[in-house]
Amino acid sequence: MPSSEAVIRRPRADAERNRLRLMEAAKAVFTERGPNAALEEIASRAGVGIGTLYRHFSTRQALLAEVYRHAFEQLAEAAIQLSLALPPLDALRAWLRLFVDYIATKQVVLAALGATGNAAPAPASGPTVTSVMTDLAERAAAAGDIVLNVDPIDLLRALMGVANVNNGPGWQANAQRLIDILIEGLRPTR
Amino acid sequence: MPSSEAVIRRPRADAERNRLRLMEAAKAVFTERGPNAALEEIASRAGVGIGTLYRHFSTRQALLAEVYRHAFEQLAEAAIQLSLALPPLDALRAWLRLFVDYIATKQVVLAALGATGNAAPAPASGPTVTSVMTDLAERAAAAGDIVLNVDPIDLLRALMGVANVNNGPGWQANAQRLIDILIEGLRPTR
DNA sequence: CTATATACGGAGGTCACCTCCGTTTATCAA
DNA sequence: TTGATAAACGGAGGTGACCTCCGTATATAG
Repeated sequence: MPSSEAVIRRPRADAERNRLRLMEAAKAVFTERGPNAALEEIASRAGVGIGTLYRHFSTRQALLAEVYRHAFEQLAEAAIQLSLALPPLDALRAWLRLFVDYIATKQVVLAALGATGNAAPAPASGPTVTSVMTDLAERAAAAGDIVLNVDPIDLLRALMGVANVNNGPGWQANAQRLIDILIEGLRPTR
Repeated sequence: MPSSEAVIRRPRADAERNRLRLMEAAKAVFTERGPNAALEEIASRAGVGIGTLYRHFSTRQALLAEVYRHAFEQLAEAAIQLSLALPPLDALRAWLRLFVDYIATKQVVLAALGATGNAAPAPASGPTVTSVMTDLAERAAAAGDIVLNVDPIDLLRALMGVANVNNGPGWQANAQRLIDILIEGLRPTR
């Protein structure tokens, strides 16, 4: 007989397989068609019914978050490496450059970032883009390199603002320049 | 008989009336429901058919642009006044503050700004938000107060980035702070 | 008053979203 | 192996928004 606690079975093999297929299909379709791609196209390209898609990912956001979680985690990883290798201010600057490169290749992320309100879907555990950015900024502040009188995340938002829509070539260079302007603007007055 | 040139009649009175009604309804509905409000609600609130809406404004963008044109023009006006009354850098800073206030009350504009690629729908004639911002920035640069090594419009984009989505209270204060950071960051190194 | 260019309206085709539930299937215990 | 059963599937179909098309209505000019 079943114990008073719900019996835990490991998920069915087909379920797991379909989840993977969906994520692959989603990645391809989002890249091709942008973050508003039709979910039904994703489902059919994955070879499953639309119902299955919704069972696994109850909202578009949830799907986007899963698809880009790896990328987010890499970005967070990089921050740790940079922190170890460089002085605080340089680490911050270098990471912001990565961030811009990142949104350059995955514009889709903007949607994921935007709608959650948080700067990233929280991975099961471990650092988020938000926490990493905050950390880098606070280190630089502690070192006396900058004065932190804004929410660090707003700096990311500013960069995303420049990336957003501005599809004209050169937006990326402009965003990179903005990094330096922002950092210069945060310098303590001497 | 008709001349070889098309005969120009002034628009029918009902057409003009409906256009006005549509714009009023649109303003109300956009304010209430955001920039993705159903166009059919706008039409019905204006007491006209959906076909009439589309005849007057062929896209959502066109409608948004018309509805907010007055506001844009005021913003452009203000720039002129500030230019006359204040030294270049102060004028720039003051105008950016207005810009933030502006997107605070009319978040809807973000959509209008975004999708056109330009920072504003061009009024029939006269200055646009883009031209005004560029002008203010160039004056400040000419006075030697700032070094202009980005597209001035990108500064607006950065501010919009902070405004965007960030509905948590306090975003407006953060955006105002960002203005100072940006300006400080543009200062010539001395 | 009439002719006609102009404007109106909304029915209906299209498309995407999302839910619901009858059917299928993987898993487990016997 | 073989049921029994929980888990998962799939897609039909309701909903809502977009936008076009064209038969009908009407303001205007002469």
